[in-house]
Amino acid sequence: MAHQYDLLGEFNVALDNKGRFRLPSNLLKALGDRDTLKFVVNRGFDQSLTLYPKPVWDLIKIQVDSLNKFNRKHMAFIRAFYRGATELVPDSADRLLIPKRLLSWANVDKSVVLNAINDRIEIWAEAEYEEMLSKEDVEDYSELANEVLGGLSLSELPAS
Amino acid sequence: MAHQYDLLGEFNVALDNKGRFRLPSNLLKALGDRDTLKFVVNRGFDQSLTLYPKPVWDLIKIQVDSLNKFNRKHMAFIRAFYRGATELVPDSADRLLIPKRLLSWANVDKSVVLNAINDRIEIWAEAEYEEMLSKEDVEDYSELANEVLGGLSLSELPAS
DNA sequence: AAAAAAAGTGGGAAAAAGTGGTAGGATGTG
DNA sequence: CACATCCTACCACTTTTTCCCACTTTTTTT
Repeated sequence: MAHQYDLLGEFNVALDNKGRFRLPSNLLKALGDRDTLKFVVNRGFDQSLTLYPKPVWDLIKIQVDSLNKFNRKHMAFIRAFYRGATELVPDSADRLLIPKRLLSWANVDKSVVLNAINDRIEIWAEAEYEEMLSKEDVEDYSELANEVLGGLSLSELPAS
Repeated sequence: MAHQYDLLGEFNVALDNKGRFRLPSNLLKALGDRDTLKFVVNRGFDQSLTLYPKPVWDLIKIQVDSLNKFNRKHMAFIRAFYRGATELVPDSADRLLIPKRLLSWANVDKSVVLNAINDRIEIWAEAEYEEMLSKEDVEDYSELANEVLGGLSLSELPAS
């Protein structure tokens, strides 16, 4: 794989009056060379936005584009995947300007929570994020946990 | 397995005015080489935080990252697993700085209780810890013991 | 087409947060 | 009891972040 990311961390960042925010320095370090840094943002699950480093996006895009566009279901997925996707380039001060349409879709006002997950970064309105965290027990993950983490010894199960 | 931990002990540690605390020397000894020591901290059970030695975290993470991130349920599981996870590196005096977001989520003020459990360390606000200890009743334990330890002779435990 | 408004870009100073170190008190041990 | 270690509370320094302001470009309006 050309690019390997290991993004991690949860950050509270403020938007300035133009709707920009600075990428936290921890993430910048993990993202590699600043001069060639590009992203694609997208609508994600649960009213959050997803920010992909360009190389990650490209990889996913290849897979999505290979779907059969004459299959109605596939075509619907392709549309959902692309909906709102926008390429972003950090400015000279490592700030990102997220399109207003996406911000308002995600109910973002003055600040956001960045939630880094391996190779991508979720962008949440604070209120939405808190709500997501608090409804942990709405879904039952036990089956999934078994499936995914089953092979590991009991003592290694994550707290969830 | 590459890393085997045997962490044990309950410690009361104070936070300095920057929110840092020193790792007790007992734990440091059990954690191995100080120069390569890294952790990941996470939201855990019952308003407590969980501190994983990096190798422990990595092991679990590999499994979780293999899930399909375009499946809503899987993605929700991934989030439930990450829950604000942040990498921590002890400073030159073996202190850890826990992100404020996590501290306030766990209702931590000036001091914490560290509860070492095998390969991970729980971080509690003192008040939460006392409350947890007092409200865990015997019924819960007996049920859980049955589930987890099944055949073992725990039948002496008081019935519900 | 000119003027006005909005959106986008760049930069910098002040404030906040993070890092490193040390001194002194507490604790434990031989 | 003396010594060593561990822990805590500070202090000083560096880096990062936040909050502005000013300028350019694009879009809209008249």
